[in-house]
Parts: sequence; structure tokens; C-alpha cells
Amino acid sequence: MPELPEVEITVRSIKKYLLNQKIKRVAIYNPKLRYRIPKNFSKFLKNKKIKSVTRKSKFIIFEIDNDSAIISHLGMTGRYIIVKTKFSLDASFYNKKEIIKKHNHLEIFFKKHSIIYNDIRKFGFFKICKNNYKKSFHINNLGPDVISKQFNTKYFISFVSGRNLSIKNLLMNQKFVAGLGNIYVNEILYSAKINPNKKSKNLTYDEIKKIIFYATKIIRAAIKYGGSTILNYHNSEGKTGSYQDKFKVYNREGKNCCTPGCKKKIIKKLKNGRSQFYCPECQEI
DNA sequence: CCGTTAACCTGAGAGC
DNA sequence: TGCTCTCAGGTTAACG
Repeated sequence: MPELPEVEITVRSIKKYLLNQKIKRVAIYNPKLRYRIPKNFSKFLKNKKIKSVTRKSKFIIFEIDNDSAIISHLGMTGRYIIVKTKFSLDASFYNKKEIIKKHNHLEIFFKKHSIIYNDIRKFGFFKICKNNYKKSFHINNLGPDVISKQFNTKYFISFVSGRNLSIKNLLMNQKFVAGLGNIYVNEILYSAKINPNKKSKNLTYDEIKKIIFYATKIIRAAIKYGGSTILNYHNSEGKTGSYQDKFKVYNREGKNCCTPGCKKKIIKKLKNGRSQFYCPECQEI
């Protein structure tokens, strides 16, 4: 499901329900996620307060009051659902058919509400960090956030030197730049007019500048529009994103290229297990 | 070390 | 209608 914008929207939409709330109880309905939820998870959280909710790349960090944290990842289909009281479980958006109760894996109860973790494909996970979460395996290996100043031409060039991979694979690599996924990489390369199969080392300085420019621009715009909803992404209050209406190539196979004067159709090719969408004319290699 | 592939899991949609 | 097949917002162990 989620790339940086969807995770950012998730964080914003759950934050106000969690900050400084005391955890009364944690129910684990199914521990079998990407990593098994540890046995001491409930005990670890009980009676603690959530000090902050932040995003690092596509990870969500819940800082707990005693210098420890929970790292959460949504995988492809993970989502949080705020439940006002336990009696509202069957009400409103929870009733929408796409939210199926058997995919609720975890629920954290506060005094007057709870938050559910729901994940169809179970690629998401939770990890307990007892020390500095920034030094944890997942966070420590991340490159700069795509919307941070550290993601600049100098960094780009130094990372690429001596490597031999396509620009699409490079942008998908979280060690290079954190937060991008398949949708936004396709969109960025279309706007920058660069073929996804072009070798990173063959990019010109101008092309690198364009990639960084459009990466920033597109990610910020996607956040502004509440992320993208393809199949089942919703924020924690049940709203869909609308950036999918702005897609120029993603999910547009066979449709006309958006560039004025270009008569070509968008093509789709499977590469490295992921779909590439691009215009064969505007993004000629 | 580097780049690519397979695997994890469930459901939607296409084709027959 | 129903079956089979492919693909889907991600990460990472294992392989060459």
C-alpha cells in the first residue's frame, strides 16, 4: 500500500488520538505478521504513554515514555483504524465491506477509544526498541528522506559512482533514498522524461537535478492530496487519498501520453518483479 | 560488495 | 457462475 505520502497521512491522522494517552490494554488477535509480534508486546505497552508519533521513511515510530519505542511498518496493505468506543465497531466506515474483521491483528485500548491495526497481506510488522530506535536495523540503514535537504545532487552523484543499476531500481532502493515506492518512482521518471531502464551512471547532471526536483514536487503534492488510493489505502479515519487522479503513467497502460503533442500510448512492462509504466517517446532511452 | 530473484500473504480482476 | 492465472503502494534473505 503505502509509500511516503500515505504513511505521512497515516501519522497525521492517528497522532491526535494517541499523544499522551495512557495504554489500558493491548489485544493481539493474530501475531503472525511479517515478524511475529513478541509475546511481551502487550505487557511492554500496558500503562505506558505514547510520547510522540513520527514518520521515518515508510516507518512509523511510536515513542514511549521510558526511552523506548515501537517501530511499525504498514507493508503493502497495513492500515490503522481509530475506533471511538468499542461499541462503534460496526458503525460508519468500519462497516465498509473492504475492512474485514479477520484482518484486524492488533488493538490498543485507551480510556475512551482504541486503535486497530488491520493488514490483509500481513507484510507489515511491529518491533520493540528498548534503546535508541534510530540505531535499530531498519532505521539505521535508510538513506536520506526524499523530501530532505540531504537528498541533493552531490549526494546523488557520490552514491551512484561505481554502480551499475537502472535509475528505477536506484530510486526504489531505500538505502539510497528513503520513502519512494513503485507508484511515485514511475511518476517521477515520467515527469523528468527519463527511461526507467537508463543506467544511473549514464545520467547527466541536468537529469539528476530534474529527478530530485520532481521527486520533491510529486511527493509534496501527493501528501497535499492525502496520498493515493489504488485498492484499499485509507487513512485512519476512513478517508481515501486523491492523488491517484493525478497519475500521468501509473495504472495508465494504453492511455494517451499527457505530454502535449505526443501521440504515443503509455506502456507497461514487468521488470524486477515490479511494473514500469512509461511513454516510449518522451522517455526514450 | 553488488544486483537480481524469490518468498512472505490475501484478494481483485481478467480470461476462459 | 466458477475456475485458474497474474498481479498488487514493500522488504529482505539468498543467490550468482
